[in-house]
Amino acid sequence: MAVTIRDVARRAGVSVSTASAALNNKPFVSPQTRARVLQAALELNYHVNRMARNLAMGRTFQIGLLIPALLEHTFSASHFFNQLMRGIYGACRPEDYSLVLFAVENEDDLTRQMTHWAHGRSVDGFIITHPTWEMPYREVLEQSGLPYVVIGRPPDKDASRVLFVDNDNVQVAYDATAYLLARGHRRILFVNGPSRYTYAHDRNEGYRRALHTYGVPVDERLLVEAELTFVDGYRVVDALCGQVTFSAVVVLNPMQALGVMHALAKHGCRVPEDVAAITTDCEMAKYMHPPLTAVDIQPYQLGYHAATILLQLLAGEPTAPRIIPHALVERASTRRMVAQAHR
Amino acid sequence: MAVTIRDVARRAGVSVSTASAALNNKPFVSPQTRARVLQAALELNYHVNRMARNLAMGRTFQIGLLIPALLEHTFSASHFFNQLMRGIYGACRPEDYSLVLFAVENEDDLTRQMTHWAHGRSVDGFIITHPTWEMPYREVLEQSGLPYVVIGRPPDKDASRVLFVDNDNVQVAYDATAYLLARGHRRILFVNGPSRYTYAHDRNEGYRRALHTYGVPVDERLLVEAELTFVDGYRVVDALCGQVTFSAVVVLNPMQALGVMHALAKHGCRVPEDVAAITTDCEMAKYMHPPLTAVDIQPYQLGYHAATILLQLLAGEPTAPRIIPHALVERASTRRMVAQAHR
DNA sequence: CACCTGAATCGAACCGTTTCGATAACGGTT
DNA sequence: AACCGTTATCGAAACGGTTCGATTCAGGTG
Repeated sequence: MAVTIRDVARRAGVSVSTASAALNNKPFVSPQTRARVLQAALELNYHVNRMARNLAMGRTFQIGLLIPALLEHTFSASHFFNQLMRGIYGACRPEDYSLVLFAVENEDDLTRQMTHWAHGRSVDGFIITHPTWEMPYREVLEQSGLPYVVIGRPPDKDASRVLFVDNDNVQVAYDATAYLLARGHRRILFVNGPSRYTYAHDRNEGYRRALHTYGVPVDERLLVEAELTFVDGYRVVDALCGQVTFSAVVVLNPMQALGVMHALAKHGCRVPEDVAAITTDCEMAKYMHPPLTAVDIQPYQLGYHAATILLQLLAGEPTAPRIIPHALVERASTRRMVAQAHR
Repeated sequence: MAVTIRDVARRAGVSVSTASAALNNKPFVSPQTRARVLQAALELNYHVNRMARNLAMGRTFQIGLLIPALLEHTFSASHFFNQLMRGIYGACRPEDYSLVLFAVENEDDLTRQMTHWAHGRSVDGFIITHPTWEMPYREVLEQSGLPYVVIGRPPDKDASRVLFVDNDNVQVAYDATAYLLARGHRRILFVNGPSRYTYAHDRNEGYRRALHTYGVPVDERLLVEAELTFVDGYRVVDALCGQVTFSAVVVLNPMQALGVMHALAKHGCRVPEDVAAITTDCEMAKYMHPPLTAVDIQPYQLGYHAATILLQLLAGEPTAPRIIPHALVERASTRRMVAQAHR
């Protein structure tokens, strides 16, 4: 049926093993022979059968990609994961690795799935884009012996054993907060993510350090937690608006930010005139009224380097966790204030 | 190293072929034997080696997924494709098929890639989520003999030969337009997608039919084309605003819609007081000022049924193209007008 | 009791590669 | 002319399953 390497070998007048060597650019095959084999392959329209190759080599050149995004509906998350995937794809493509999707529908199912895939050697490794560290399937992973890279820093106790890629989230929050402090803001609301995410701790820390640097005391009422949703961002700010005053808000998630903006609007706070706002970047941030100043955490880079690390691991090269730099993008949601601070 | 079916067979005291039969729930294997084999497999923590299985069976239980989205940055597209992928995944998962990603970085590279993958039998079939029909790689596909399903209707000349899933785009545009007409609007701007997409023709048709139904003459100046971007949506409406009058706008792409809204705002047109607006649905539409009335084209369903069709094809069952229904979601961007129509 | 039938099991071939130890060919030394 | 070391090629054994024709065995029948 399909044309096999045997057909190529026959046509080129060489043995199968020589044909294989020629096709795989192995040394020790004479230029003429190689040319003959390549020619024959071309004429017969030969393409290596990956299934056979995989079996013989014991690897699939496939990477499993764990994405909670398939579960979530929020478009900001979609965009984040989309960028992440682009980065991962960008790194894998040149190395001829391809990506297999695993969705986190529910943990049990995922664990079962992973068990089959990991032990069944369907993929050579995994990239985990799951932001929390409650991973029941981690055990499965470890046990299977397949290499994996996590996007997002694991808790300290695991961080040394696990390869990961992440931003410096202490610094992310520090920079966002310090930016506002530098412009005169003193009462800064910080809407953090749920504490089950490791980055939430780091960002909390960063916020505090920034205030400390500027000699501003921490008002615990200005530190709130919310789920990464529109509704919850809305909820916390709505609840706070009568209670405490603030002249700026740091909300490092686009979806929450959207909710926060709505809550502010409802309470008659204009941005940036009454309250300055800063968030993490996302396509949408550009298009809002006003366009939002944001920290670009570079999801493409996160993905790209996660994949690079995994590929290095697979190639037997030495690797290490990697911190991706972030950048502040100045837009219209933070303005003036230097003069009329301390409202 | 890893535990093979031979180990299981030995432990269960049966032959390899019997073990295989037992593990695969084949008939003609006695209950006791099956139990023994399963028990042995459990004890040894046996998992079938997919690579070997693939080779032996000549199929991979993998589906190639072509996504232009990895190329695009627009978050509305991200969201759309995210939903699409969720649907596809939702259909494939229960059948134990998994998804392999192919990104359309550039057509040449993609074609080369597909050639390898299709001929190399890395996947059992493809799902193409590429909205245009200029597919240089289609030839490769046909030639490889692998089944595929397209999301989006091919041009008429091909539609009968190709399996696809799509909305009834004539009806989508008809419904959106008729909705406005029913509320008294007579001058309705229609911002369409580029004509290289087959759906753009259909939607144009739908718009005209709706006007015809209501006995409203078509003003060609109110029919414009724009790329599926924020900037281009902005551009066309900005250019039009001084020239022609309209009391409503139909713009069936969220990204364009965003641009259109900005252009309207710039020209002092309030929505819905001065101009009513209707778009296709997207998470974001809910959260805009005002929340946008929209046609939900059900991307999840599109994906789900595309996958279902492909799986049927792979199972040798009869299949047919499928039209996914849409639904109008009423929100705040279309209001009143019945009284003070004909401005 | 020999024969037949059908259910359960077995053995071996096969899927299409890669890999590795063995072999052949060849030019250069002694 | 025998020997040696390279260099290029070959043959056969994996890789770990599935499949299918052959075989065994038990029970029923003439």
